[in-house]
Amino acid sequence: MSDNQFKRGELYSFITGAASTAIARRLQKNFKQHGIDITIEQWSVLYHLWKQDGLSQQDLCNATFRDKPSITRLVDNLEKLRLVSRVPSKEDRRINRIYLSEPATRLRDLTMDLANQTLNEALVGVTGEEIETCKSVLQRVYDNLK
Amino acid sequence: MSDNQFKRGELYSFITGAASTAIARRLQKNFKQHGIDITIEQWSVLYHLWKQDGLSQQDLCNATFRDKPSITRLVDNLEKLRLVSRVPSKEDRRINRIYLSEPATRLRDLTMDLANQTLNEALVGVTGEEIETCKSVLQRVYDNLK
DNA sequence: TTGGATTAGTTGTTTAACTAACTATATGTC
DNA sequence: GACATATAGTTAGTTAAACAACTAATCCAA
Repeated sequence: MSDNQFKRGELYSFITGAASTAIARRLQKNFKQHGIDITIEQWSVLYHLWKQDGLSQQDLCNATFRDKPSITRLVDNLEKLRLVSRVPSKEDRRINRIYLSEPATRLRDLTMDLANQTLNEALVGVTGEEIETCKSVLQRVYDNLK
Repeated sequence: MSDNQFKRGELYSFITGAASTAIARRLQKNFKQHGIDITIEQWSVLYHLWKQDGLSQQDLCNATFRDKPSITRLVDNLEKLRLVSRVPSKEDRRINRIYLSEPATRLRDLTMDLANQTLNEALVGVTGEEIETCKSVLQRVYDNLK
């Protein structure tokens, strides 16, 4: 490395993910203040089911960047909360399809509004162009390593 | 919000931190392959002690964006590994100063090299300018919310 | 058709994060 | 000096992440 582009510590935030942690924490707090008792991780699963209900656990792994045991346990906890249910697929009996309950469907609009508000708060003073650059960089970082 | 700058889901990766998670996971794997048996979280504490030895636990909270219980337990585990030791401050007996052991000091160069390599891998195809933008955005996001 | 490889999901174990409630020391004000 | 307040750190409890090892169903190829 003749000219080390990435000096020590400079990119520490890439490794720690401090910014995304801060957003997640704030969103969690906003949920709590509105009496919504789910974790951000649980919300992130519901989020993808709101886009498309009946995904398999493997689909949820891909969508949320989590491994299979993590999804197994998140679905366990969402089932305990009666927000989703596992339905074994008839076509392929290895597969569980995950379906939203009616209460989960009702959570959608409020939590989406809170998520948008939180992102707007987080991105005060950031231009649309900067956001695009940032998203693109994060995507390439992810692709480089996955 | 007449023109919602941040459409639903567009910035989802900011919340999930998929990119930083991927970097952390890769770095962890690289550590393992070199027989270095510490977690990324433990490394992130050592990292700040390498910059300045003898920080208090509160200093480490601020530096690593973690809360106090998290640091208590990370220091517990680092003590078990004989990588650091707690030394109660004489001036203020509420404070523990955390000092690196000799083996911890020896981990420094190798792990730093691996971290730099990992970041270089992660940032293939990303220009220096894009990195600067990204860092700056992540910093502002963090500052907006902290 | 059978036997190996792949895929979907679960379980066990360790480490870590967050909240809340706690102890102990220090500070500052009347 | 005494009391309220703030600061540093710990403990307890729940949830989640990463890894390894596992079961069960499916696919595929000889």
